[in-house]
Amino acid sequence: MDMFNDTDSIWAEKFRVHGYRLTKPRKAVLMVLNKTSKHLSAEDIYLAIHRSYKDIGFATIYRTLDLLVRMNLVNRFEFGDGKSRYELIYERKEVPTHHHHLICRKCGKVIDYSDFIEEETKLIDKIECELSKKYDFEIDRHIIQFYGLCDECKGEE
Amino acid sequence: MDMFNDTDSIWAEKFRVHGYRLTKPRKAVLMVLNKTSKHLSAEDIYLAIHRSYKDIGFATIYRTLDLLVRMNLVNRFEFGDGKSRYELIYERKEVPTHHHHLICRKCGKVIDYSDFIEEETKLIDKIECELSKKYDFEIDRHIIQFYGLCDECKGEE
DNA sequence: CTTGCTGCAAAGTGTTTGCATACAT
DNA sequence: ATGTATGCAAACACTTTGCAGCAAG
Repeated sequence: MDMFNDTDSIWAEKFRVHGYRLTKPRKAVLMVLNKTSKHLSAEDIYLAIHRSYKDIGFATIYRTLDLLVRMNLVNRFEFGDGKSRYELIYERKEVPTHHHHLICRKCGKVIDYSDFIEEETKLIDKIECELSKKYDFEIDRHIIQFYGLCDECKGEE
Repeated sequence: MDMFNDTDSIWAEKFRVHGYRLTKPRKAVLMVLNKTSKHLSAEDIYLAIHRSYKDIGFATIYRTLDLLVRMNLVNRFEFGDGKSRYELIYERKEVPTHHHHLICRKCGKVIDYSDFIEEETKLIDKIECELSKKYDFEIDRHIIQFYGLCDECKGEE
């Protein structure tokens, strides 16, 4: 059962370079993240894998996610509900890769947006460049999040 | 012992308007947050208060912080180490209020910066305005965080 | 007075760790 | 072969909750 094809060689290669092993659970985590554009929690991922792979354990999910984050294949987000969320960085999906988040502080709903990314990128690039010089900091990612009330929660305040 | 003066009437007023009581523990939390420009965790705040107020309890700290966040007096941040951090929004301090964060993904160090805030504000305002229309979302705050490696951790990678 | 707030302790929740076993290379 | 990765269960760390007593308005 080879769930991986041509595109996966990117991942396979990354693993080889780092000296890590591309195991069944790790493939499964990548598959799940690759199949969705949602912000999955460790539990979401566990449940998705568990359907077809009963032996998967939570510890492996967490260890794999940490690894993927360290390898810069996955982004970790905190939306304020106590659990971390994960998103693939290099994706094969047809949705825009770079986006940011609108988070409802009442119901926790998260909306992805990728409007204004171009203008934003220009400014962020400049800021990134200057900040890394000023603070001698090697920046490799950024997050922008807007907090507020979504359409449904707005009225009830 | 009245730890509060003229400026505190702003807080007192806010509490009165909402119908909340300005109690000793709540004053203490505000005092601690007001005295520093650091990003304090619930435990930091507990310890600071505990020095002079032995009866303070963790539950109260957490409940107070939740309240202050809901009242928009305090911002809650997650820097990825599992604990929430808190910062006063309306401060009397001499440091710039609006700032963002550089977070070292290795040692967890957090650097505040307030460079480029003007240009940034212009763009963010515009984005905020358009997004709130497009997604029917009432935005009341945003966070921008850069992740990477600080000067000390850069070499070791 | 009255109702909201507090402190305590216990319970929850998400995440991490130790260790023997299994497996990728 | 050999050293890494896994699964399990127990341990952790942070946060939340229930409740009887306390205190702010």
